[in-house]
Amino acid sequence: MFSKACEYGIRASTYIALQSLEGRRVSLKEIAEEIDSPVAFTAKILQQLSKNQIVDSLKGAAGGFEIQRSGIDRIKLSEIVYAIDGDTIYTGCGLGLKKCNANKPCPVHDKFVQIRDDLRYMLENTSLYEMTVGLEVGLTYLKR
Amino acid sequence: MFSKACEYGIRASTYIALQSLEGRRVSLKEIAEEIDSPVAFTAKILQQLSKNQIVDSLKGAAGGFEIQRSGIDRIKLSEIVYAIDGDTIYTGCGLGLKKCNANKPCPVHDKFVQIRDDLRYMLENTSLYEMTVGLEVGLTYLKR
DNA sequence: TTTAAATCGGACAAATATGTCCTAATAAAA
DNA sequence: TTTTATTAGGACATATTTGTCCGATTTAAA
Ligand code: FES
Ligand code: FES
Repeated sequence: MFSKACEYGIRASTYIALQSLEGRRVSLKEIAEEIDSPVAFTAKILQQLSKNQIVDSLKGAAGGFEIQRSGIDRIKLSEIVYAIDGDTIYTGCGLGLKKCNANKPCPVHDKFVQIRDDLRYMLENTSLYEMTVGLEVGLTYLKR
Repeated sequence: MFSKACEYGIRASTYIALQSLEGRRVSLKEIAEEIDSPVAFTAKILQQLSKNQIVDSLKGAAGGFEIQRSGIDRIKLSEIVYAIDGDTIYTGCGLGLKKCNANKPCPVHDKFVQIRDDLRYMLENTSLYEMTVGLEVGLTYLKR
């Protein structure tokens, strides 16, 4: 569904949001540990998320990553997915034709578009805050 | 969503089904041309589909690929996807945890499972025959 | 029986995604 | 001012996916 990079990106953003809610800024090392991802690779992804203004990064000792409270409420999963995987998930054809196109649809177009739109709706309506809710109380997990 | 191999596999199977309905056996070359796919790569995929009894292959001059009428009605997209991409689409976690697991769910589990099950239902209930219906009358396309 | 047209299957090649390493830049603390 | 802890970014390495090539095998037709 999503690339590994995107999966790590969502998990990382969610962990940063969770800690930011407690007022804690977190380091790359801690993030990678808590979401069980390769450290250096996660660094690249966080750079990308920082450039796309999804997370804030601070260099130097006592630096790290954080997300403003306003961001935690505002940022939706769709923005993270878009920053890392682009829009292929929305514009791509299920059978791999150049672009999805209702005027010259592939045989699964109608059915595929329904599912894709459900996915889109879900991503566009799930905020980082919502992602953190179950984590605090141990109902959901970012690693196993 | 699906791998390239899987996309080619579905397009190829659909084209073979379409021609088989007319009693025509088709060659690799013709298939690749009609679905706009790399010939040699398509050959590998057809081998896999043949081993999984999704298409019938006949060697030698006047050989080629075909699907029995009974198969065209019986074979669902889910079988093609399974033969090529396996079951990751059904068992995988949306955020990349080792396996999707309702007992230790990731933060998107509930929403993701809904969409995944819709996709599964769609694949399990779309037959090759259904795929060919729009093609004959120019309502749908396998290439552009 | 020979030739031609086709799939099969293994080895190879290229492209992309995933992941690592090292140095530079930055900023707080000693 | 020096040291230490951190992110930034480029170059490199590895794994996976995608794609190619070619000889072997099969079968129908000449
Ligand atoms: S054309 Fe294939 S999904 Fe729209
Ligand atoms: S655990 Fe992540 S989708 Fe089920």
